[in-house]
Amino acid sequence: MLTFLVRWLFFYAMTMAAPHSHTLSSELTDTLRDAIITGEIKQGSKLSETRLAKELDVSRGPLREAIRRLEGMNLIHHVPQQGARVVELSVDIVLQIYHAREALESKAVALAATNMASPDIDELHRLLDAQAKHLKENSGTSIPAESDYAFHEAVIRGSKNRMIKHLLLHETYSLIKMFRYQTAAARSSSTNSLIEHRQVVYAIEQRDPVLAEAIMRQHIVHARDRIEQRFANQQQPVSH
Amino acid sequence: MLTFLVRWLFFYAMTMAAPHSHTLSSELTDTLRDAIITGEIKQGSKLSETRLAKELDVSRGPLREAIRRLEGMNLIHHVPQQGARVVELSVDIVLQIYHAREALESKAVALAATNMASPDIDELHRLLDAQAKHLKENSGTSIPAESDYAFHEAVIRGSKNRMIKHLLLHETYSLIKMFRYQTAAARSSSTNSLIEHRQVVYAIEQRDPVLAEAIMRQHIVHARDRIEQRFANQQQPVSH
DNA sequence: CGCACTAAAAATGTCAACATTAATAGATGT
DNA sequence: ACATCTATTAATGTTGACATTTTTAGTGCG
Repeated sequence: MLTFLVRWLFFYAMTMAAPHSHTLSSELTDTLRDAIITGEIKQGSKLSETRLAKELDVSRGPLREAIRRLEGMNLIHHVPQQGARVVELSVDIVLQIYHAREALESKAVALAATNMASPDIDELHRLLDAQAKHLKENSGTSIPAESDYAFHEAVIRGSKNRMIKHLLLHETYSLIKMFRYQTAAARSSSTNSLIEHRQVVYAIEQRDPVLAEAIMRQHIVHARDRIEQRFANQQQPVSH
Repeated sequence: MLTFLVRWLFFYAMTMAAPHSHTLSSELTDTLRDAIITGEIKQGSKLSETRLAKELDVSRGPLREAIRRLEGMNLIHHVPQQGARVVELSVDIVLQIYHAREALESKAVALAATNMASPDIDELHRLLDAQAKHLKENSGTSIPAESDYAFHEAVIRGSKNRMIKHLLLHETYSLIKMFRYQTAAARSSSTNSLIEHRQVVYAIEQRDPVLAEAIMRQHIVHARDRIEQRFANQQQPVSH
C-alpha cells in the first residue's frame, strides 16, 4: 500500500514534471532568436547555413528547422534557393506593427478585465510596485524595457485567449523587442507609462472592459506617435 | 541591337517572371496544409514522419521543414520527442480565434478606408456583384465560403499593412477556413452577409474609418454569435 | 572600362543512414 | 484479469554526403 503510493509519486515525478526537452533544434531557435533581437546578427544580413553550422558546431538539419521557425516568427525572410535574411525594420513597418499591436492588445485587455482572476491582478500590482520603486530610486529615468514587457505580458496572459496570446507574444512582441533593443531612443518607455499602467490596472479591477480597452489603446497610440515623431522622414532600417 | 533586345527578353523571362520556385519542402507545406484544412487529415491525428514520407515518396528532411512551417501557422502542435498532431478545434478555441479576428480585421478595414486606392475599391464592387449574382441565381442560399474569403481578403489587403495582412491571412484565416470547411453549419455565411458587405464598401468609399470599423466589427461579432448559439454547451472538436 | 560568356566555388535542397528516445508487445508474478 | 518489468519495435532527432542551383571569379571582346 505504501509502496504503491511511493511508486506512483516516482512515476509522477518522472513523467509529468518539467519535460525539460532540449532538442538541439529548439535550442538553436532560441539562440538565433536572441542574436537577432539584440542585433548581434545584423538586420538584413544573411543567415548562411554552412557558416552558422560551422560556428555553432552543429549539422545543417536542425539549423534549417530553427530557421523555418524564425520565419514563422517574422524575424527572418526566406527566399527559395537564395537563403534567409534577417528582416529589416524600417520605420514604416514598425509603425504598421504598432497598429497591429494596438488592435490586439486593446482587445486583450478588454478580455482581461472580464477574465482575470484576483491572484492575477495581485501580480499586476506587484509589477506596478516594482516599476514605481525603480522610478523612485532612479529619478529622471523611465521604466526599463524588461519591466515594461513583464507588465504587458501579464495583462495579455490575463485575456485567457490562446489565439491573442499567441499572436501578440509569439508573432508580434519578438519584432517589437527587436526594434526597441536596437534603438537607443526606444529602449525605455515614456515618462507617462507608469500612470497609464496604473489606469489599466484600475480599469481591470473595476471590471470595465470598455475603459480598459480605451486606456490601453491610448497607451499604445502614444508609443506609436513617439516613434513617428522621433523618426520622421527616415525610411531605412532603424539605427541608434 | 535586335539581338540585344532579344537577349534582354530572354533574360527577363528566365529571371523576373514567375519564380515558380518549386521547392519540395514548400510543396509539401501546401499539400499538408490543404489536407489539414479539408479534414483529409483528421483533427488530433498524428502526423507520422515515417509514414507520410513513405506515402508521399519523399525523405524526412523536407517533410520535417514543412511540419515546422505548419506549426507556425497554428495548424499543428508539436511536442518534442513525440511528434506532431493536427490541432483540435474546440468551440471554445474557435470563439477565441474569432475574438482575435474581430480585433485585427476591424482595424484592417479602418486602415483600408484611408489607404485603399480607387482600383482596389472597384475590385470590391466586382466581388459584391458576384455575390449578388450568386444569391439571385440560387435563391434561398447564402454566400459560398470561397466568395466570402475573396471579399474579406481584398479588404484586408486594402489595409496596406503588412503585419496585419500576415497575422490575418497567414496565421488566422487558415484556422478559420479549417473550421468552416469541416463544419457543415458554417460552410456558408449568414443571409445578412451581403448587406453587411455592401455597408463595408460604402464606408470605405466614404473614407470613413470609424464607420467601416464599426460595421466590420458587427459583421464578425454576428458570425461569432451564430457559432456560439449553434454549438452551445458543446465542448469538443467540431463535428458536422 | 564595361558587358557578356564561362568555369570554379560555394550555397541551398535533398537524401539515406545512424543515434537516441518513446511506444509496443510479451512475459512474469500476484 | 491486472499491473509491472523487460525486450523488441518503431518513431523522432541528428548527422554527413550527394545533387542542383546560385554566386563568384576570371576571361575575352567590343
